[in-house]
Amino acid sequence: MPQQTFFNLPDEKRQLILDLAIEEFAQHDYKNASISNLVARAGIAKGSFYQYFEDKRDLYLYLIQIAGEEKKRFLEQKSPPNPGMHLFDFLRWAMSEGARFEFSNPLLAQVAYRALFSDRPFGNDPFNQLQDMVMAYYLSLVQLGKSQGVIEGDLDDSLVVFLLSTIFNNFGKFVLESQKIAPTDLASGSVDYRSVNMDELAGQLIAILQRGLAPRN
Amino acid sequence: MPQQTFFNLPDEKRQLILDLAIEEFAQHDYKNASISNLVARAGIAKGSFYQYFEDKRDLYLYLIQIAGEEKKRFLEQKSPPNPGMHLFDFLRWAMSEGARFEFSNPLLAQVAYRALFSDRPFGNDPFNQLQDMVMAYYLSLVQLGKSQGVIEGDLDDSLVVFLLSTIFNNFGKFVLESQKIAPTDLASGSVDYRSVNMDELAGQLIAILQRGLAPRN
DNA sequence: ATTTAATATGACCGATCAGTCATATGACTG
DNA sequence: CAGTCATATGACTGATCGGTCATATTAAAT
Repeated sequence: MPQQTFFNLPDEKRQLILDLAIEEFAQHDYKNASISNLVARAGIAKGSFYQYFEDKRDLYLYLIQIAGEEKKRFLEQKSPPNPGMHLFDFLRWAMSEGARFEFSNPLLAQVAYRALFSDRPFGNDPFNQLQDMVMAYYLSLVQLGKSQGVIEGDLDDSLVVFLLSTIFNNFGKFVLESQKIAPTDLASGSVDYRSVNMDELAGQLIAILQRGLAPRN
Repeated sequence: MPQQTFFNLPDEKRQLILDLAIEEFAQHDYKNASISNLVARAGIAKGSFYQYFEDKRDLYLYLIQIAGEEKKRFLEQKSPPNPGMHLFDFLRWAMSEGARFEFSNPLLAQVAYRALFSDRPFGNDPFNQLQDMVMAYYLSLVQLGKSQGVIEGDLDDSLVVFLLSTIFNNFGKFVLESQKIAPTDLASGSVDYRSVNMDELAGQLIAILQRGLAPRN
């Protein structure tokens, strides 16, 4: 956690430092993110940075924490799902809103994506625990689906967890990328990015999963 | 490409350098992979390395090329699929054999994985082209599926490409992880990958996709 | 034995990095 | 004013990096 000094800073300056830090850690992985570059861009002295943060790791973990809090805040501000909701209705909601979060906070989401799926600068301990919790949550969803009779019971639990988590983790990037360019659409020319509707895409994707996972008759 | 000097080396020494290089670039991304560390481990002088390779990039691109050639060789040595094969039979074959390649060449596969999906050290130009070609190939498969009547025609092409490519790109890592096999164990040859039954998992996954993508009645 | 060419070597260079610290600045207190 | 304390500063350190180069070694050819 940052030192008190950091929180005593004028809001504007503090936010500038955070914004530039998020940009730095979004563009580079932990080891390649440069504190020297950050302080130069923020217009503060190296020494000042180390009055605000214990070290590079301190800043990084703080950014991860912010990302988690921001996503939580974002999802809670949306109409949260009914606990008794059907599994695939919940998944559709989570997929849409998760992607919407990546749209509204692309850099912060990128920092979190790196931390969760690519970049493990400190051993495996701190983040693997989080990762295990996420996987356990997916597992509980799969088991819920089986008990609701909407997922075929013979399917391997961990395989379905893999399928769901992989799709969910990358759906946001897919929508983002399909907005900038449509690399796959070589045949029919460019796509009108304004027309991209992520509820429609999430709906199609969930429908595919729902049919694919449905119990066989 | 390496200099002729590199190919004049005794086979054993040349292979040692390549093996250690693959390990280095499997464990670290391009920028963090250390030539200093490589030459120290290989027991050669820094200057010798730069007689073999123009620079770090030269080695890296050579490794990527090797990875492509090895995978091609691996797949061709297996009974190749019938061109008229049903789409999902082909996908099942590609998924199983792709994962098997990751089992038999875990470090090389990791280098390639990084290059294709995480690490873009040189602009976007050289690898985005390759990536676009891969995506175009997936797109052709999707269109084949639609023409074969095994993929619902109303589904968004790029969405299905995303679904298939994401699952295929990560299936190998899932199988590796679900067997709780560390990549280092595989590299040491202590695991017989042929005993792992990934056909069952690939079969379940393809069945899910096949049902999910099937035309709606 | 002598010359020539190929290869091996590691000290060295400039750049960059995370992190430190003595010192300076400024703001508030008495 | 003087004294105190939080904050700001950037030159500096030691480490590591990719890459270079003059020199040494070895092998081949004459």
